[in-house]
Amino acid sequence: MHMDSLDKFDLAILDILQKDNTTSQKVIGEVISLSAPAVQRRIKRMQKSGVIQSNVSIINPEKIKQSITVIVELELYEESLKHLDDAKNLFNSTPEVQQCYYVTGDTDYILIMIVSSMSHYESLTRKLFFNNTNVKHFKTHVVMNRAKVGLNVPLD
Amino acid sequence: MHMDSLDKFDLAILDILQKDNTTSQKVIGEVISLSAPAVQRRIKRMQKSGVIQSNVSIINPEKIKQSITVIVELELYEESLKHLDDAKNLFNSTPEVQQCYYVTGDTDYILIMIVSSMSHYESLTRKLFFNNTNVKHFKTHVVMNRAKVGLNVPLD
DNA sequence: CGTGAAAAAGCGGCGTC
DNA sequence: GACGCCGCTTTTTCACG
Repeated sequence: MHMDSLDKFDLAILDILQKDNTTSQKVIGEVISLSAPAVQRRIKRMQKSGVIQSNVSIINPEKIKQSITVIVELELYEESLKHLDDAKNLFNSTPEVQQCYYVTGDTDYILIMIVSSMSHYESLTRKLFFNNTNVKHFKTHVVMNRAKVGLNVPLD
Repeated sequence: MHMDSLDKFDLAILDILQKDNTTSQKVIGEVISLSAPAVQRRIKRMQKSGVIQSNVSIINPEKIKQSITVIVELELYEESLKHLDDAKNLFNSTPEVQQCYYVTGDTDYILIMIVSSMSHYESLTRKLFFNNTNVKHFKTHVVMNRAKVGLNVPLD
């Protein structure tokens, strides 16, 4: 949970990798004036410490098939730790749930889901929300356009 | 915008890459029973066609420094194409805006932002929302916990 | 599509500061 | 501790069949 004091080299490396992680260690080294092995050591360290969570290809859902993105606001009855954890585990184990945020305010959870059809979504609401006695209310936003994706963290 | 008819090999490759794009073409080939160059040709084709949008490292914001994730619901006055495009371009050019979704219903846009502090967020609201005559109303959710990240598209 | 060779990248040890 | 240098191994890339 603690931050392992990233210096300006580390931040520069992250800035490159979060935009394009296929950039070779050699050119990264040229950009930040460091040798390729030094870059490699820093990347490995940040992977181990969890600063770099994963390396993935981002896929355009629109190009795949019938795929609909929906954003769901969730309100629970009880905010006890157990119920929050149950909800979290349920969402984590549901592949259609892409992202899950626990937020402050009247809304408790915000989910971003990708489903193949609205009937698919409807059956999921049954499983996740209607059959969940702790769900007080949920509101669905259907995404018409995903204008921006990146998970880039601003690094200054 | 059209889908370039992805066969089961393509989908299997995407399924691997969206979880870990450091997987070598050789092991991908072994999994789906194809040679490494064949895997590479398919990857290149999907990159060119836009199915694969980008290749990135995902960074844990909590490990970086003071970083706060907020989710904003936006309601506009006018939903004319010009105004929607203006808004879209504004959000696209703002680095703090991580993700931007145009949605149906009373809410028009949902933004996911990462800011270094609440005062940082406050100054952004001025620039993006208060100084924007087309913004009717916005609602802020502060993220306490990012329980799930992936941008994985379910592939069946 | 697969094979195989050449080029590039990743990886690890070792000496230095 | 971190750096750079130098080989070795793996991966990527691109010919050709």
